[in-house]
Amino acid sequence: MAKEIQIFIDYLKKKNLKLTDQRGRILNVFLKTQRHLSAEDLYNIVRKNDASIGQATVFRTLKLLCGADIAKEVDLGDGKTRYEHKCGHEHHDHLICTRCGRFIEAMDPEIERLQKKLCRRFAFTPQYHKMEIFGVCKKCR
Amino acid sequence: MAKEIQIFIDYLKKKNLKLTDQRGRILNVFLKTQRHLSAEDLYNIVRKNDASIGQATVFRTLKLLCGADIAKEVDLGDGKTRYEHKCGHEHHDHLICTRCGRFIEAMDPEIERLQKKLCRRFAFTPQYHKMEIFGVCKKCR
DNA sequence: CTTGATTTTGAAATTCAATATCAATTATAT
DNA sequence: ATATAATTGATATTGAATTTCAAAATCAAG
Repeated sequence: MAKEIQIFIDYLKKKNLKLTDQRGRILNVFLKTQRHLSAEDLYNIVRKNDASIGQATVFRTLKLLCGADIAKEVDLGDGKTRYEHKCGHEHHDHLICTRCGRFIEAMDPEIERLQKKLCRRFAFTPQYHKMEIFGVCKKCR
Repeated sequence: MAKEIQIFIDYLKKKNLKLTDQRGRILNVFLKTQRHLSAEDLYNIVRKNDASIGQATVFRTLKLLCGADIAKEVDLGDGKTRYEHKCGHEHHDHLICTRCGRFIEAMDPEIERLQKKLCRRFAFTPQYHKMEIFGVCKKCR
């Protein structure tokens, strides 16, 4: 967790931006949360500690955290962007249940390998990817 | 193309909905277009033929076409939902260039196979999936 | 310190795609 | 024909995300 803060500081420095109280506090809260929350979710949690922080700052900070590669946007299909931090979590994809909305995190190294191979075929340099499989989970069928 | 219209009619009938002039016209225009257009793009094209059609109807019809599996939503990362029709196009994924925004359609049967296998591991019944690889295309590097 | 240039902040206003509302119109089965 | 239900388009509304802007905070250089 200290690691993430250092990454953030380095990223900000590189971009000539500053580590402010608000940004630090938002990052700390974010890292402690359950993952996959929306900007509004995070705003509501942050607000409990510091009622003076504004929504806009939370939005802005989440964007920065994505830029610093500490957070990742996830689109679960409702109109809301969710964010997950990478603290202690490897890359993974999602199996999303279209009945109950729950999702499973999953990863297959073989698929990852083939994705890279597919890119090579098109002389395309991959940076990151999203793979979301929608369907019906065990409980719902 | 006649096939798609039949699929649409069958789908509407199944749902106790009606094939109206507007829906028919929107589908026809949609199938003729280049693919990956937003609801607004389609609205602007449809309007040239029939100025009386409303935006809401285009939105609603695109949703129906997705339900009928004639169209597919694509999220290219800007805030706009794009739609592509499946007329003469197999399922594919996208390699999206983060520099120029252009994208490549690509498909790997081996990946598809492994995706199904991955789902089986979680007792998850897949319906459809999105796979988008973001990176830098040949021209941009 | 103090200054000055720059960045950041929060509140509020704004944007924009997408959806909901609603009275008028249209389709379809009987 | 008629009754029932679905559809339409104009408009208003929603809601996430972004922008604006004046005030506050940061930081480097004197």
